Amino acid sequence: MKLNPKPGESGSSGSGKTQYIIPDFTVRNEDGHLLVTLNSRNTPELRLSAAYAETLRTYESTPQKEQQLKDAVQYIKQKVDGARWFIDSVKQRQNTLLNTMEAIVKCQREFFLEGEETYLRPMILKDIAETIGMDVSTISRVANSKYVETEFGIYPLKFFFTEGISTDEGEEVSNREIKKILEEAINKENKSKPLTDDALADLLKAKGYNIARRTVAKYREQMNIPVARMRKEL
DNA sequence: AGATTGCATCACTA
DNA sequence: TAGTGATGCAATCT
Repeated sequence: MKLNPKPGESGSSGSGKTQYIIPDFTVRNEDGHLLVTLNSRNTPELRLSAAYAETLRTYESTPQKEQQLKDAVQYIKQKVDGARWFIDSVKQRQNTLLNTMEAIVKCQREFFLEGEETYLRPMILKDIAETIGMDVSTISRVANSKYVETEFGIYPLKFFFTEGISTDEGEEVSNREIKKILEEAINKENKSKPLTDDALADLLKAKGYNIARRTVAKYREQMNIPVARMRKEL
């Protein structure tokens, strides 16, 4: 069984096009080049009115005789400065978001190219936090509140974070892979002699994954699979 | 161990 | 000076 990142969309009725989520980012694949854009549709386009900026420039360069005009120029100047500041703040925030997303894409490049869940690399909050120079708590909040749209569907950013384990050869593997193997093994097992966690651990070891029995149990529980004796059928 | 969350702080506004 | 949003720190959860 694969996890569906769009719960509710599946089913025999055929995938309806109903969108419940407005993604915050879009990742496009421009012939091998992954492009991240921020969907700031909620924030209307922010820019200085060219007209005001222009007016300001002309009037600033021409000496004003009338006090009223001076006041007007002063007023516009003030507003333009305020606008600049505001736009900068928003940009700053957007930059933080973009940096986060770009760091994720960089780390999970393979996934964004192919859309295969098995291509996800081990990646934790700290990795991203360090690459963009923010705190893990900040990343945590972003990961839990933002979504990204890809050609393969819409995913919560949290989806891309997965703990890793290291094999004998020092190869880093996402624990999703381990779970996949466990799932297969359990599906194929002889139901009158279900595989115990111990047996599963051995099986993994044979494949080069050195995983403690206790860890197997942990993964099994995370996948909502009961212990061996509960799976026994006659 | 890694993720989440409450709280303090900072920068700035009204 | 009270209010606000982003952020980091540290306690707490899983």
